[in-house]
Amino acid sequence: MTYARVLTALADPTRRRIFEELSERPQTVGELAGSQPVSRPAVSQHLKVLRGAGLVTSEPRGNRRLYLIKSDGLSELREYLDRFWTDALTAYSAHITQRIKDT
Amino acid sequence: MTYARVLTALADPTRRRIFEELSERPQTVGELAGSQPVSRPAVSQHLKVLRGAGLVTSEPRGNRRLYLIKSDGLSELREYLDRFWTDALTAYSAHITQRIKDT
DNA sequence: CCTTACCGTAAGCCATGACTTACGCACGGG
DNA sequence: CCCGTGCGTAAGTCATGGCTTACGGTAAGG
Repeated sequence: MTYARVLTALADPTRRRIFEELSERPQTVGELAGSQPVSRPAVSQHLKVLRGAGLVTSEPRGNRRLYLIKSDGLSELREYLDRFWTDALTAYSAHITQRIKDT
Repeated sequence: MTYARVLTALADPTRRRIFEELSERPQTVGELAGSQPVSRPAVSQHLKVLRGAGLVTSEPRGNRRLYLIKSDGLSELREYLDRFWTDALTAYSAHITQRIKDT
């Protein structure tokens, strides 16, 4: 059921940018806020959602906190999508061949 | 760039239910509205979003209109997720081994 | 220590979007 | 040929959520 959290987490553009930036290298909240057009608390809130979706983890780094991406959320979403993969292919190809037959 | 549309489309629970239901069998708007806790116009609006994301297609069936799922949106999202797959795995495993080494 | 930096949370504001009812249009059946 | 059915769109309402400023708490550094 957590694929729903992953979808809502990645649906927001800002959160997606944060996740993409973390995919290149682990970063602290301050670093992320510096490269994002939103305030630092906003980044914290987004990181909370990303963490709840299993997309990132954090680790204390002295006074700061280092965030890095995690594969759990991605695999969760991937599994969900795979449920439709065969259905979508067969349904759509059947539809195409049907339309070809009509001409 | 259309993976963004796919994410926002599947992020909504009602839209997800509609998509899941269409994955089992093609249906008309009225049929979908009958099995959903929202009104028929709401279903139409959701179908518009799903169509814009490349997740469904429609086909006239006399007086009605038959909707069925399409693989384009799914493959689009899948490609986007694959960009992070290796990064997430390596970053996270590196993080794990680091924590093991610390103990 | 005491101050400074870094972060998370709370409270409040505002825009986006999901839903409803009302309307207009096309197709088929009687 | 008209009436009913099925669908899409418009307009309006209301809640959700993303953003801000303000506050509190913890950890290093002088």
